[in-house]
Amino acid sequence: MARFRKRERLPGIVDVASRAGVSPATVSRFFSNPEVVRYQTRERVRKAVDELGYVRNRAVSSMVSGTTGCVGLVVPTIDNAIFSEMLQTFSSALAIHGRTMLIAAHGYDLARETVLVHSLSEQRVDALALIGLEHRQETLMQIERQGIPAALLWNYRPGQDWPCIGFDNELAGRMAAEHLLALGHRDILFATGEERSNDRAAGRRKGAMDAVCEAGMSVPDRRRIACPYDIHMSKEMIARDLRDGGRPTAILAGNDVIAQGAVFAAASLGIRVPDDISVIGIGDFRGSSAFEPGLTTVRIPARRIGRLAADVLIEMIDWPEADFHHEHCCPLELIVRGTCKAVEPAV
Amino acid sequence: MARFRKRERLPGIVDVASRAGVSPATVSRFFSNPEVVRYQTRERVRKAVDELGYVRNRAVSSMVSGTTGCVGLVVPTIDNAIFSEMLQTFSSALAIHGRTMLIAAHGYDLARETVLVHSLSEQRVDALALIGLEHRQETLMQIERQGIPAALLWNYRPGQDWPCIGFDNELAGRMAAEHLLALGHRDILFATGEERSNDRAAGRRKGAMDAVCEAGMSVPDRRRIACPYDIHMSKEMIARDLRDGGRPTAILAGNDVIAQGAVFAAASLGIRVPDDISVIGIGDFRGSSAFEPGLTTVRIPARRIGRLAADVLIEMIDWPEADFHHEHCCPLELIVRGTCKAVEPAV
DNA sequence: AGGGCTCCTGTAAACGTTTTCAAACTCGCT
DNA sequence: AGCGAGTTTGAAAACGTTTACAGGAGCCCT
Repeated sequence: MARFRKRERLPGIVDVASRAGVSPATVSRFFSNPEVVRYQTRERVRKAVDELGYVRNRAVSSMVSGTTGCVGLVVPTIDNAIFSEMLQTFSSALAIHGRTMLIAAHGYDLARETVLVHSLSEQRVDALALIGLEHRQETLMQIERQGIPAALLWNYRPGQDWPCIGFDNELAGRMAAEHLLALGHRDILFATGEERSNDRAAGRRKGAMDAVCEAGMSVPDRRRIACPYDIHMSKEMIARDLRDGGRPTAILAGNDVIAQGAVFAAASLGIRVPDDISVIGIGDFRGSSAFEPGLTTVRIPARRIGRLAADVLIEMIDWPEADFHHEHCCPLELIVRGTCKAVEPAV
Repeated sequence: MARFRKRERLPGIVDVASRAGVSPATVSRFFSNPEVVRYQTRERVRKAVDELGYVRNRAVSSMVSGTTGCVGLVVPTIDNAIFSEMLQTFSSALAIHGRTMLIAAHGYDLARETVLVHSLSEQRVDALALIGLEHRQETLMQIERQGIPAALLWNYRPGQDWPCIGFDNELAGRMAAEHLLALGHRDILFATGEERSNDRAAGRRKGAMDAVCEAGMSVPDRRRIACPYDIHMSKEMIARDLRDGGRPTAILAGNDVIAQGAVFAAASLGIRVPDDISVIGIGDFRGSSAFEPGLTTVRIPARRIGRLAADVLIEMIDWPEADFHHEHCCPLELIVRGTCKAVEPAV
């Protein structure tokens, strides 16, 4: 089926202009600044546009106006529940302002991130969002040199050089740990995320372990495992550990995916959650509440971050002069459901 | 912190040219066609590019070369496991060919899809992929009129007008149903997806019910519910049905998200899977195998579709003359795990 | 020495918009 | 009729690339 005839020249603004009997300038104004065009003229242009099926060429207009209407977002992965809620909100929020989202994933590889940022620069995105605070020097320099408004998402530390919209990952880890401690758990397995190219995972682990240490305990090495953010692999790793490494009373998971793996790992071994072992996650992803038993977790305000990020970037695009100091630390919330239980007092 | 100085003029190809002591044309060739430039000259240009931090402006080059290096993908949702594997593979496959993915989600609203396609047209994407076979006339005309190479993904029917890369959704439903029938189930609850703006969900339900009818049974209305693709809501709806609607021996879920909801619904009511009730899904999403018990499901070759789609589109971009007839029907596979069990012969 | 290659490079004309500036028009008022 | 203010429009100059074409350099061959 011959769908795509050799692309003939598409109608341009000049074609529309001559058909409507106006100048190209007027057609341009019709799109970018309609109020300034007289009603009658506007109607004539609208008609010509419809008849010709003219579609404005943003790629070109970017050349002279300097803006493409595209905002770039670089994430470690899309193939995962982790960022999907944020992605969706970010994208919708941009759409409201008439912008489109250009997305790229680097697979937790900051070297690859540099390449992606370069490629987004080539596309002349109007703004850029990255996940996490730590990036290669080169990446950040590239962005700065191009003068692209940018923000760092999903993590927060005060006093950053760059605008950042996120939450305190250390605190998230700490909150999870403190909940377990409050329930009387003393032997906790830390199944946190791999920390290479991932400052969020590192922060959460640190926060969690700090809390435990401050409570006067220490964490033996055998109670620390680094899991990939994959439910199947986490399950395997945790199941192996539970089988061979003695039985902790609780598992603190670096995120909900790992936590779900942990619950399944326990189930596969006939260990009951929460009766025999408690599990806490971080994230409160879509679906975590539906779990049976419901997953106790620390909620990350993903949608809020997505919307805020979009707003901040749009603001930075529209008022490039302004010198906002954007730093948003979104609040976390402990969501108590059914996977944690107070440890039985020794009889 | 003053991060973004009022965007000064970025170095252009002319700046690079004069610094390297060559003509702009040569710099352009350095990027698009390096082999044609003499080694020495190439080095001079490379040096100038490095020193100036020049970044090629694809938005502009698209004007004259007619290609932006962006491929658009329009999906119903990103906020969900459904498409994420496909997205990821699609995006990586494009990246290999030096293209970027422009993504937009319409939230299962085909009217909104039209708007998104228009906006992607404005960006002059080199190609476009849509999910499903059914779209508004307007959407398809828009694409055709612009001469944008496009493909329809995730569903397949022979003899389509448009290139399509997907699988037979009816068959998927049928396979699931036949598995349950083979296990002796006669009272099946059909918890399939909402069918508004979703030809995949409709196909699956049809396939499943056809299979049951062909086996000489009928499906009473009370054994059909339409679930949103949300684990929490599916769980609620199915739990309500299980509580009030009598107990079927099996649940056929329209996709794995619903299936997971079904398993949790059962668990919340103390109904054992698979002993008291069988559950089968469609999809085999990431994580379905880790479920406890492992989810029996019909595997959708998501990664294959993603990669294939990228390849097909790139081919269509690169050989616009060629008149391929792209139609890929990817094979499905029944994955038997632990959520289905033969019905006990009546004692 | 001259002709005919090949290989490399430069000139200049696109590409399709936006935007500045000034001109033309409208309208109300004197 | 003439003036001034305000509203609409058009002409033309950008914007930063790519590419068709042509020219020059180097080489081999007669």
